Amino acid sequence: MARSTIRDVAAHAGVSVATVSRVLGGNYPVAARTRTKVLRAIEELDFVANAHARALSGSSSKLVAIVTSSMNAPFYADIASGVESYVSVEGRLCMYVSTDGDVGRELDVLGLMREQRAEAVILVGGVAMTPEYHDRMARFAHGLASVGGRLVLCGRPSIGPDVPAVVVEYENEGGAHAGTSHLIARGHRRIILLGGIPGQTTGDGRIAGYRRAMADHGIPVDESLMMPGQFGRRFAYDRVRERLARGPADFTAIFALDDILAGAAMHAVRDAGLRVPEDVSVLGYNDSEIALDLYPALTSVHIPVQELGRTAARLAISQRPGDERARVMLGTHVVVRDSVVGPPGR
Amino acid sequence: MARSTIRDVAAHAGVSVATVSRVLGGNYPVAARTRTKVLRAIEELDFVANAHARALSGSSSKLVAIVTSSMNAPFYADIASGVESYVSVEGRLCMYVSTDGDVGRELDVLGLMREQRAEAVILVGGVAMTPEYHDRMARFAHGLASVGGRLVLCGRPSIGPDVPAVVVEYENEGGAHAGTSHLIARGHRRIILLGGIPGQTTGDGRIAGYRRAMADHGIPVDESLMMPGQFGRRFAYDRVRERLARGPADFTAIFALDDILAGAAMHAVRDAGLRVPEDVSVLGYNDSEIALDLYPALTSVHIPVQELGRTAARLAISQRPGDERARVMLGTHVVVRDSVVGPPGR
DNA sequence: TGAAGTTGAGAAACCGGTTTCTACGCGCGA
DNA sequence: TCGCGCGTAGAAACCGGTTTCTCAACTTCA
Repeated sequence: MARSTIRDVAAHAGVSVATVSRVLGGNYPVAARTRTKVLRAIEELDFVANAHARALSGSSSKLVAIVTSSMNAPFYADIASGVESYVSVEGRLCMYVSTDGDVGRELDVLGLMREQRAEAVILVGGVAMTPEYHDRMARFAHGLASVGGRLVLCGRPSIGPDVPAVVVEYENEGGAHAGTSHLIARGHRRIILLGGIPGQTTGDGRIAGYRRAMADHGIPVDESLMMPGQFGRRFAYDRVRERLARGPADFTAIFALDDILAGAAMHAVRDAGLRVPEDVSVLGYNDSEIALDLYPALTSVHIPVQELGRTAARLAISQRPGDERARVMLGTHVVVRDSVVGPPGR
Repeated sequence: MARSTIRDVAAHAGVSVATVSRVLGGNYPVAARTRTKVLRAIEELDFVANAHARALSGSSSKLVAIVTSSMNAPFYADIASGVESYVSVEGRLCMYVSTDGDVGRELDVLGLMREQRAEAVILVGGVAMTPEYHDRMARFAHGLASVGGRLVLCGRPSIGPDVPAVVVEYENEGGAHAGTSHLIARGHRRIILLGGIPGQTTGDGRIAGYRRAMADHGIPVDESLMMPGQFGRRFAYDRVRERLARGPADFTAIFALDDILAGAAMHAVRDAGLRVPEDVSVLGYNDSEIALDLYPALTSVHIPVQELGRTAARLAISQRPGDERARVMLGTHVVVRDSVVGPPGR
């Protein structure tokens, strides 16, 4: 069964290629009898149009790309899922690519998307805001715009007013403020801040939110309770174990900057012979699915991931001209479950 | 900044389009001076080749698609990640699409991939082996083959010798046999089998493995301990709670057919006032990352997801002619952690 | 009955690359 | 000096669709 072209179909049906194309497109009047002939020929030859040829002449590729640093992380998976569901309903194809957090690979990927004449590229996740990054993004945004594409930044801050990019963010600083305030309201004063990468936008924002909440309540920050560094199970477990090995617990709560860290912290607390939440309360961030699976179920700062994805997708393929410079900020809030109670002795 | 074409570059550099194409391709000798001129012109015009035009003439689209029922599930995410990393190193683009488990949408997606002239389509996940499914897949496999593509089935059984598709599977029956045997070896006799969708290949295979292991050890299967139905946190929790509400535990272990179910089962056991693993041992399936986050860390049947993905990708873009009818079966094994001990009173 | 309007369909240009075929200039051996 | 091979580069065909332009046939109305 050889691949058949639109010319084969035309010959088989005894019409011209233009007519076949019109039947395919459905945007030009074709007599019912002719249409039937053409459709039968398509059926008999098992003809499928070539998307590349179509994109080449039609100039619209119907392709939206989403780029994250990792495909395994549930946080990114949820956003990608939101993007994909929206985009596919709109008749586009979604290309989900990851970069392993490698800057070189990110550049390669962006180049490929320009080659594909992607309708939009959605870039997801926190990042270090260096001048190099800024330059790179500005250049890419212009390059993409020059071939008719649009850049969408999702969960990372705007690049500047002169750059053609739309932005969907969520509250990092605000979410951490709300989370910390939640712990303070339950009576906690000595709260470990665990994880997050200093210098990256997400980590910095959350750390700032923690500090602001403490200041708002007039609680001085004990710098020895600040334990940033990275996102990672091992890191969180080791830091908490070390802290507890040095002597009796001098804190009553842990605010972990994502749910994986929170899970690891709970392990460490229990392996040290203490209970969660009776001896130590634990608060997570992201409110990913794992929050429900941990025991006790994890109280966590909720990020509206699905909405983040859908909003990014909507902005990506929106036709309205006003949207080009849009900037959307989504709110976060604390989802209360079982891992946070008052401090012991109250 | 208008989009520039290869003809603009040629004019700017004072050469022919053929020469520019040769510089781009790098597969034909071009004098060093000429190449330099062309490269400078490309730089100055910020030229990026159009992938569609290239695919149209070159006839190879360099595009591999992976299709799963959901993007959120860690199991699929891991496989997709394995595929993507392999495929991108080989210079291809990876298109990750999900169908929400909707058969109609799966058909749509497969049609789109044929339009894209995808080099390969990787279809992931268990499925109900109905005659309709068989027909549909056979037709699609032939259709894809007719435009030069290849169908790869990943984690679902072969479709028949007459269909051009390669298969990468993992041991469902064998893994469940190993898991059940592990529990029996620790002294368990009354083991709940929790979850899995009867009629789908993955669920059926695992249930068969359970039964065979019980038979091998001469233990009659108490049908009231068989609790299949679906995959889902809520389902697992409710079933275990109900069972424990009816009276004292008449089982000493739970074999959950995935790790999410195992997590939910542990919740139910504890909420009923029993301990894990002292009173009830719990065994999971998949060995997904969550197994490490649960407390106690979950003993689980390991599926080599990354290898599954990489193998699927390798078969998808392999050049060797012998591989067209390949069928690979990957092994599974039990990863021992802390959620399984002997039954109480031993 | 003839002029104007409407409907349906074909011919050909075009999208932006790759590749084949052709041709030119030059060094070299006969 | 002639003819041959080799290294470069250009002209043009081609990939498979879409779309514009053109035109024939059939209505409709005066």
